[in-house]
Amino acid sequence: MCDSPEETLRWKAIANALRSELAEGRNSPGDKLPTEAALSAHFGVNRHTVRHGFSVLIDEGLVRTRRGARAYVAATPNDYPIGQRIRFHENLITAGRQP
Amino acid sequence: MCDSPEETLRWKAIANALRSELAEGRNSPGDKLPTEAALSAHFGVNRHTVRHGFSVLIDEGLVRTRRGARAYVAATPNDYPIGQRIRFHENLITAGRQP
DNA sequence: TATGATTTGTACGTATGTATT
DNA sequence: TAATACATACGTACAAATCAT
Repeated sequence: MCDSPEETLRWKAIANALRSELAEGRNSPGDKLPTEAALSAHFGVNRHTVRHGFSVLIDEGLVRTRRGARAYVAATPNDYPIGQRIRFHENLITAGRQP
Repeated sequence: MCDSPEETLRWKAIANALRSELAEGRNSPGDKLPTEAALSAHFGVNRHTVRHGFSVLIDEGLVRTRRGARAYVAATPNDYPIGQRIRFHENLITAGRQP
C-alpha cells in the first residue's frame, strides 16, 4: 500500500546515496567530489542522470558546482538537518500528487 | 561592459518570457499552460530546453506540473513579488561565482 | 467502464561551448 | 598553452499518468 517508488528512480537514488556519503561525516565543506564522469561510471548511469541527482543536493545547499571545476561540499546534512524533508522542488512535485 | 549573458541562455530566456506572461495578469491560478511540444515549437528549441526553463518557474512556485497532465499556473508573480530575485537554485549557482 | 490518444517524466546518447586547472 | 571538467542544447526512446472518446 502506498508504495513509494522513490528509490526506483536513478537520479533520486544517486542523490540519496551522495547525501548519505556526506552525512557519514568523512567529508568536510570544501572537499571536492568525484567528477561527473567518475560518478557516471560508478553508478553505471549516464552523465545527465548524475547531474539530475546533483541538482537535488545543490538545491539543498549541500553541494555547489562551478563550470570547469569539480563540485565541492558546501555543507553536510548535519550542519542543518533537513532529514527526511526534501528540497522545495521535490515538495512542489510531490504536493502535486494530492488532489 | 560586464555583459551579463543571462538572456543568451535559452532556458533562462524562456523562463523569463513565461514569467512575464504570468506577470501580465491574463492568466489566473489553475489556468493550463501550453504543452511542452507547443512551447518547443513556439520558441524553436528542444523540448528539454523548455523543461529546463519550466524548472525555474516550478522552483519559484509559479507553475506546477503533473505527469500526463498539462502544466498549470500555481501563482502569479504579483501574488508574492520576487521581482528580480531569482530562485534559490539560481542564487546558489550565481553565488558560486563569487570568490 | 474501458480503450486509445495525449502529455509529462525518466534515461540514454551526442556535440559543442566555456571556465577552471 | 593544453588538458580537464562542467554547462548548454540538440536528439531519441520508452514509461507512466492523465485525458478524451
